[in-house]
Amino acid sequence: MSHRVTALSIIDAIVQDLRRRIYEGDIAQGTALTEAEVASTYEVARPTAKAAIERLVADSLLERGAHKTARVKTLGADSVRDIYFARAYLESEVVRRLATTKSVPAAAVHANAEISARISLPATTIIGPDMDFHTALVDAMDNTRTSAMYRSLLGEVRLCMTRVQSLELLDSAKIASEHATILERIAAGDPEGAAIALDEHLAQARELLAAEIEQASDLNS
Amino acid sequence: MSHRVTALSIIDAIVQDLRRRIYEGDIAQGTALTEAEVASTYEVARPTAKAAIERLVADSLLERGAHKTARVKTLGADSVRDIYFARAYLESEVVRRLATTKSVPAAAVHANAEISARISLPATTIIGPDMDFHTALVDAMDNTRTSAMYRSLLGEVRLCMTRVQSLELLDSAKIASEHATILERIAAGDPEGAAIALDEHLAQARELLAAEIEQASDLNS
DNA sequence: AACACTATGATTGTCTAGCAAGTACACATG
DNA sequence: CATGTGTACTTGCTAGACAATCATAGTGTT
Repeated sequence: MSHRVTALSIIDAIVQDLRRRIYEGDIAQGTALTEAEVASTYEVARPTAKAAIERLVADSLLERGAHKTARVKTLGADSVRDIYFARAYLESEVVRRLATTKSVPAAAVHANAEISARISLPATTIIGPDMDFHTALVDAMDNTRTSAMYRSLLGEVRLCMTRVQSLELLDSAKIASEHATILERIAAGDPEGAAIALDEHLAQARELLAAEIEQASDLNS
Repeated sequence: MSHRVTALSIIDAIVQDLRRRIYEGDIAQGTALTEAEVASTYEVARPTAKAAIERLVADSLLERGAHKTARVKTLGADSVRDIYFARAYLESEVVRRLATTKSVPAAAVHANAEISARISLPATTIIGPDMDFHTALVDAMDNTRTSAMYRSLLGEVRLCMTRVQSLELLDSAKIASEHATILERIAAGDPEGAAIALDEHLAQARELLAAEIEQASDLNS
């Protein structure tokens, strides 16, 4: 256990809280966030709020044009596909390389056990462990930049999730078994097989999410 | 040709100029950049300079801790390896997928022709076309997020380049032929072969650069 | 009634000014 | 030599202000 104390700057604290609220759906997608508004809710000066907003824009959680109010990014079906393809490119190469050295990340095994343990619980409870599983794979490469890139992708994935209410389209048992397959092929030293298993796993999630979002946006039109 | 006029914000303009100067080695690595200094050189207020610096920190061209002066990031040999491994993960998957559809990006062919045309010129003149070649491969996937991630990596690669003075370690002819091999294997529909060729190509560049930088830092100690 | 133009309000971009808090480095002290 | 202290420099944040820009509603014209 590390005992490091983190002295958050005010801006950092605001960024963290806004991020959390966006992820939790507390601030809905498409919501406008003016600088003055943020400043008053957190009781800080406008430049401080501005800095926080700009950082979230850099994280691509918010978007805004020049002189226009920042809005929480709304992810369409095409964005979801873009994100998931990017994930697939990164992760399939990762599992390929892990398979060539037959190194199964312990953290991934643990995360998948967590998923199996929650099969009878509501589907939303496996979102965390699911992300942990995939993060563990990428982090096992021990490459700072790859991990950082992947984390920024996962941020957007989390944003997708909040848009999908009926998360019952997630079949916990199926996900756990697909993960297990990937790990087995890594252990077996089968790069191609592992990459294919991962690709199919992500492809299914991708199309489920994309379809769900397309349907949701049809209702609003 | 696009005739788009770019209404740059002041901050954007400063960011652009600072980035250019850093890439060109005009501002050496390790140089301290105080907010007041930047503000006075560009004749803007300190908050404006601050914002520019913060954006470059987000781009990881500068680094700074709380209450400490921002410095131009100095890339050590280990960072270079980290960057090049990340490149390899991304790009080898890219060429694999391109090979499965046998789609050879025209822009990549063009960029490599440019390299061949400059074999007799100084080695530094191929840096641009070389980056264009690799960018063309990634962009051919038509995935915004992957392209964005790759571009941020290339920014750091460019930073490495400025550290390596004796760029004569680049053999233009060899690079052009390695690129050609990659393209051939893509055209032949040989994913594994293309990925291997690319991996070796980047591995060589990686070790040349890393060795050069290790040597340079030994001299300074 | 439909359309173009204008005027108003809201919002952002940038500035000035300044205080508080933290860091770094030289200096003095034990 | 190690430890404290102090001063100068730098950053974090605030307050308030003004111009430029965008959105919207209202006005006038056809």
